[in-house]
Amino acid sequence: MSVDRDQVLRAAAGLLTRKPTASMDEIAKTAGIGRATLHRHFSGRDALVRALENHGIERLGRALDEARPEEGDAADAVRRMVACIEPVAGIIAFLYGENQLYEGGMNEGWNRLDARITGLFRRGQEEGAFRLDLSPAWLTEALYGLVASGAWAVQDGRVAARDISHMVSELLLGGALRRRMEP
Amino acid sequence: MSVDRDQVLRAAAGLLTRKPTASMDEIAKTAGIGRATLHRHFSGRDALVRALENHGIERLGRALDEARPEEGDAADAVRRMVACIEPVAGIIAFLYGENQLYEGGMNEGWNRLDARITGLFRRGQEEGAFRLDLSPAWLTEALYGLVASGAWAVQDGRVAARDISHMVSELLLGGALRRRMEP
DNA sequence: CCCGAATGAGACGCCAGTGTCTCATTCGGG
DNA sequence: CCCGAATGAGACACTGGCGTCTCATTCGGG
Repeated sequence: MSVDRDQVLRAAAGLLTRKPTASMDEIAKTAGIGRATLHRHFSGRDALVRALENHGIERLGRALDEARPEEGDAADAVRRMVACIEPVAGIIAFLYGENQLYEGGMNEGWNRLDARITGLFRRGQEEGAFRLDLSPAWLTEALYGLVASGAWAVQDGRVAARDISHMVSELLLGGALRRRMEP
Repeated sequence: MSVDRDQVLRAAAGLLTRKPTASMDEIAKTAGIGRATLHRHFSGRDALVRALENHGIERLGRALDEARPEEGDAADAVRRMVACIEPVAGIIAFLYGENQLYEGGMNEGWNRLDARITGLFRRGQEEGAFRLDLSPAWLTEALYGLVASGAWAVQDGRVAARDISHMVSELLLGGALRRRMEP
């Protein structure tokens, strides 16, 4: 019988990404368990959201580990990073939206991951690969925004799922302009 | 005495952008009126949000009129568009987030504006200014995402307000890479 | 100056969602 | 096979927010 905590978290993440206002009852139903059982594992909605944060942070952290943003050409590192992040895009979209809400500062784990991503963009600037007029903080912010936009666009069928990694990384790196046209 | 409906809408937009879950009471207080008066002007929360949508759509529409996206060089048109949109960024961020929520299709007026923006990107592609591997729909989506990210980043003090227009349009058009480095 | 319209404050009733509890049922290891 | 642990369904009280209403007050045009 024993409920798989991770499976519940994944179901909750999937639902809350699409519908941030879903009730505990809906979350329980989605996870295929009873509301009482949900409460036995997460003392309340806040606890669930916090666990979800940790779950997302852990998955994002593992994605970053896999992407190795500290290694090799910075642009390639960004491409790897986006590709590795993509499976977690839904959770990131949820957490990113959530972070706008709770004014009381973010999770420390999140800050650590944030610093890692910002570091990649800074490295790219120092190595001369990235332009200097776009700050690492803004590039990081833009990455989150694009990943979240991509997740939503895919969810609503406005963009094909298999294209999204390419769409995000190419736009982030190269922008909309055709290269030949530029000075 | 007579309450200024537009002033109320602007106050509500400002608050709801920062705190989408704000109660009717908070909205009324922020607008400097009583909750009863708020209910006299907007029959309920739904009506308020709908009015806010129309308000945002109208302002975005006027911003687009001012930007004249149909005229001149496509890249310059994008820059003009972002610059003109920037004062409405907060409202766009709110509506963009809201649109993820209400699954029941979007407002028609919004679709019209959306088509106008998508049309600019399509024109840019046809004129050879924009690359073809990023679809107009995705570029439009990315524009919303970047504008929203920018609004939040400014609100949280992570990016300076006066830089944001440049940050958004330059990233959207040129990406993070330094041009000289590219083939 | 005066009267009517609009406002602000507050009191309801109502409802959805939450958190807690109970109890019958089911699963699974010993 | 059997017993304990875990589950699901539901009842219950409680809370926050919503929408309606009343009433005293205030504003402003005639």
